[in-house]
Amino acid sequence: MNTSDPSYYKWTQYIVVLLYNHYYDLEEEKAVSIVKLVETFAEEGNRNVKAFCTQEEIFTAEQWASFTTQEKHDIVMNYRLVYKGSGAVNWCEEEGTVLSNDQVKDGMSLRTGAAVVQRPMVQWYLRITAYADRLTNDLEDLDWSKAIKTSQKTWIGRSEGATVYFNIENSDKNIEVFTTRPDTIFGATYMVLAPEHELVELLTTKEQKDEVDQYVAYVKAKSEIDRMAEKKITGVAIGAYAINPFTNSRIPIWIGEYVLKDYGSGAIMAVPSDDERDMAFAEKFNLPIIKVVDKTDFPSAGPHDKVGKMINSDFLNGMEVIDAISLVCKKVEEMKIGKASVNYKLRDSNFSRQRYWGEPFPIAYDKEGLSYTLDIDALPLELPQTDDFEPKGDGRSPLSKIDSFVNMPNGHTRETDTMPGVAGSSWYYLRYMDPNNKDRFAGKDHINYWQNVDLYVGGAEHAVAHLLYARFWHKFLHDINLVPTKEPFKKLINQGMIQGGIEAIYKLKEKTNGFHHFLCAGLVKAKGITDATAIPLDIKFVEAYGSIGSHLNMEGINKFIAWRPTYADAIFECSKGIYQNGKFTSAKGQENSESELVTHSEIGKMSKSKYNVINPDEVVAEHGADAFRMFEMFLGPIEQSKPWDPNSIGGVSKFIRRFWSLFFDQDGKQVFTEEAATDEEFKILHGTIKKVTEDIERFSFNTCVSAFMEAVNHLKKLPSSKKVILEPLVVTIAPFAPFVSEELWKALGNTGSVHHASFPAYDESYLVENSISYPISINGKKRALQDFPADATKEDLEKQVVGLDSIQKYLEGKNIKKIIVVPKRMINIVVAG
RNA sequence: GCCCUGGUGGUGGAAUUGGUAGACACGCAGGACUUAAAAUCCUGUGCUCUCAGGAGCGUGCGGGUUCAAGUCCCGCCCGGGGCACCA
Repeated sequence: MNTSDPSYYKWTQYIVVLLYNHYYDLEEEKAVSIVKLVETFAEEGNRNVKAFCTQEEIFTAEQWASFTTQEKHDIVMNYRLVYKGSGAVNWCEEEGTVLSNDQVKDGMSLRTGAAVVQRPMVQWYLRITAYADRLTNDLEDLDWSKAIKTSQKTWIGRSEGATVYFNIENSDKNIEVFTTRPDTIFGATYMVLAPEHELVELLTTKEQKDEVDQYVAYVKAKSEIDRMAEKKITGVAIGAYAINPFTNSRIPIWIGEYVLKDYGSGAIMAVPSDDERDMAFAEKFNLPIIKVVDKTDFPSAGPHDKVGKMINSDFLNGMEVIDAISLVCKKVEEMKIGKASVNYKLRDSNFSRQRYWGEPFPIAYDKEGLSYTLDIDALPLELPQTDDFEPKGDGRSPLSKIDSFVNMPNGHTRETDTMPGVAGSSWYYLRYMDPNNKDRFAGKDHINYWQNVDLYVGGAEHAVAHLLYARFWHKFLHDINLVPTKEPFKKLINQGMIQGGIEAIYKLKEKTNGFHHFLCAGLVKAKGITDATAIPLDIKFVEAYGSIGSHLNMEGINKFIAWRPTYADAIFECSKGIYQNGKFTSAKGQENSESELVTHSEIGKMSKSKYNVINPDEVVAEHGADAFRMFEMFLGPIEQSKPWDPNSIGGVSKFIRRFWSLFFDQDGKQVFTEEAATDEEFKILHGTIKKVTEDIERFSFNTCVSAFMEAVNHLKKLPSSKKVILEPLVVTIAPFAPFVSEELWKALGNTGSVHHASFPAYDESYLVENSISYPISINGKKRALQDFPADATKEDLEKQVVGLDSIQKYLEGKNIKKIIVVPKRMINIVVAG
């Protein structure tokens, strides 16, 4: 199955059509058809519609009827689960294209080093925020690691509080704020808007205009990342005043970069007494601070802990914080200046890409430019053939250059954005249930039979992306009765990452004499250069990879240049000299030396973007697929990350050869016999089956492998090997070493596949011990080891143990206070004196 | 800063319910076979001391509970990952 195959993405497009044609109904708490919504609009307007949407204006049925087609289209777009909206993207002018966040670092493209700026762009979005509550609440019932659950929870970031509108002096406008602490409203002594807030321009007074313009320009010039990283306290008053609705006092309105335009309403009521950021701001700009919560009873509580008694707050005085919050919410609603509300950190997700490789949107535009979805019969809408995969340069995708694709016979035009990778990956597990179905994304019977995924193994890097989108899509499909389950993945295991060494070279941010300038890691450190960016490169170019001295020689630099032609004439400087345009100029005292550009090395994930992937094919070619597979399991617990260490794969390789040697000698002669097995042999076999059965259940594959090693070591010590032992052992080992076990299965005379043989059950009766070796401790310190019959009673053991020679010497002159016997485990003698 | 993890020999790791710490492997040392090498096999290998029998210490650090703690409790330290001015 391939998500980029039209027979698959037909159904991805189909689901997108469904998303486009549904909205989220907050009363029914599920997705409902847009057709129903439009009917309601025609009957009674949107007054009674409780939907998750960005439509704010209320209209009546009469108004709806009077709207133009375009107006109706725009209003409905505010409800759709897939909708068109505007947002900022990373724009690289030089490349004429949009870049993803991980292709950008320090405001420049990692591929070409060109500048990247934020630029608004109209794109498609998924209204995932509609499902925020359910995505949070339903985490409860999932058998997922706590780490993933908490990271989804914090990513969604639900917080409860209140929306309050503040009137503005001499203006009919008001400012909407969101606060989790409505109780502290008596302490709200000023307001802060995000510098990008739409009211800033309108409200700024003449006197403040210059200062405000300057500040807004300063903020715009900073990238989002810099703005967050610096955490500087900056801001400027805009000259206007708001009225605190509870104290009726005039409070100044400021703008400041610490208020984010995308969270809440992009404006806050600042309560310096109970928020560190507001406090820091107030102190810096000398704004009034009124203490409103008395926390003397809670000395260890921080400003955000909702404990304490209200003070300086009129009718709230003396109340507990929690009660004050609900009372203020009630009061605010009575006064019609706001309401209790919920906010999320989660944003709707950008669903557009301006790239060739992706599913085309099943969406077209009519002659008026209104969007509509294609009929299911018109799907799949296939990606058109082309040789030109470069983006158009104006920010549009390469598809926009293909007239035959863009222009439809009826004069309509097609959407030219493509979908991101998460589109196809959000539902593929459903297709696995019925991969060849031509009429449906998966047959109803199949889905009802398989339900959802019992065990999903995947990397933790998908914690908040893939795993959240898939849950969202699944819930949507559940809402419209296409899947019976609420969640896609019942149990989740995060396998650790096999890490690799990452090699990078430093590049100065500023060009030198117009040339890109690369520096040796040693020089960067020695000179204390901070104005350089580490650019990851292919580990194949690097000499002494994985060691401290990893570096690029001239050949390596040439390979690097061939790989990144932008840097063909760049300067490569190391302590030995300078390499440029194929010429090496050695530094003073370094004559006859060669370039040795030391690279920056660290351990990190293996990733295409870090160019440090170890090719499994090469490992398989050298050691075989079984050894590779078992080695990965043997490295350690599945959930743990560990660096790729090729040294110990030999141990697993050796084990497989030893296992083989139980069947055939070095000349390929069969060595196993049809003889009956001894109790000892059965004990080894059944002990191994038991251990492996139990360890598979708890996903402890590394200990399974060591159980096999122990079994083989043990069997090798015995004089002969028996078919009756080997046969079940081969089946047990088959999931771990599928190829070798298949061959040995055939060698034992079987005809079918070992992978169809049923997994052996173990027989406890072979595992019964006649005698048990007891460790004997004196005061908790192990002093001796002694065999006792397995059926010895507590009393027998207590009596016998004190008579042992090996124990006697420790007891001389001491009083035995107590003897603790844990049957089949250990004996501890407590003495005193 | 907040959240989640983890810390055990030279190394990767094992110890599932409080009950023999270091299974299994790598590495290292020694030996067998071999003209030699590879491969294979055997022995040893936590640290320190040692009269060679053993003794002491030992699971990041400091306390505690217990006959008994890698495991439970309290307080710290360090590494890895995620989120990060979220009002």
